[in-house]
Amino acid sequence: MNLTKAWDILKENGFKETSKRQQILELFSKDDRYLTARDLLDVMQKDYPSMSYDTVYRNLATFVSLGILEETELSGERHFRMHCESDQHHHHFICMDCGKIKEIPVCPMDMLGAALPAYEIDNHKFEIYGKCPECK
Amino acid sequence: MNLTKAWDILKENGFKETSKRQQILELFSKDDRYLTARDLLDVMQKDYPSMSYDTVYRNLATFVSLGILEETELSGERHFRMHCESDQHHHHFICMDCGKIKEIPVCPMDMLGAALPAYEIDNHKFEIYGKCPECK
DNA sequence: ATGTAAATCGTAATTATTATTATTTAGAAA
DNA sequence: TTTCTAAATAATAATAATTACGATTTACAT
Repeated sequence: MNLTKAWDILKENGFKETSKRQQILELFSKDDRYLTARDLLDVMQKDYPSMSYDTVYRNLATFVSLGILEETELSGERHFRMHCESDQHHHHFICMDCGKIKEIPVCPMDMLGAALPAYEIDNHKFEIYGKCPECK
Repeated sequence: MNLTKAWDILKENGFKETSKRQQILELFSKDDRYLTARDLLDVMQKDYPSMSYDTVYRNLATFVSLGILEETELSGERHFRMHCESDQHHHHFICMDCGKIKEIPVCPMDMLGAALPAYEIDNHKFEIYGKCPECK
């Protein structure tokens, strides 16, 4: 997901092009790892002191709902990162040190297709946690 | 996990047998689904009005660290339930209506054994969410 | 029975998140 | 370009989950 693509999505959905959104998206573009709302706010407020909680949380929610960002829960906190490019369904290895991810093309649901016939399956989560080669 | 087993573990680790622990464990034994700390506190305070936040959260943390309870994050909230009996590693289908679970004996890590040689794998999570036959 | 560390209670503090209101701004329309 | 209006934002307050603290009580070893 690059900036142009993100703005296309925002425009398609009638959202305005604001400097704060630009700043947030630029940060996520440059720094492709999982960040908490607090991480984001701390970094942003260095360069742009007037950035409020409301703006951060509201835009994070907007971006997630539009598929620009993806969200997961790590160590009890919500984390966000740019949604990856690849179209195919996949999962993630997540480095618990630096937050970087590696795509895992395998999906375990493929192997349990009809294993739960009486159940309604709405969603699933498969994540692998550890240390990436750089942090190991 | 039954009450006797839970108490064995607590005793082995030098924890005292208190009435509050008994009350909490009995509730989880009877009601084998995922509950939030708040759910627990609300139910407990009906029968035992003097049950403080501190006691609930402290014991939940203790029980999780000893493997008596297991914990997961559902809809943005921490949930707890009795750790299941079965010794073999497994995963869960979780009903998002009633919180009941179904064991999934398959583990996706089996199929990615050596797929990430340069990475240190510390943990993983695989959960399936939806509605159980009763709630569907 | 007694002593002591652990556990609990009642409450306060902390932290993440959401909500509110006044003000500002992007983008459309005149 | 100027003006208008809904959307976005800032500043702050409110809410909710969780953790922390000091005083008191309790389990259990001696």
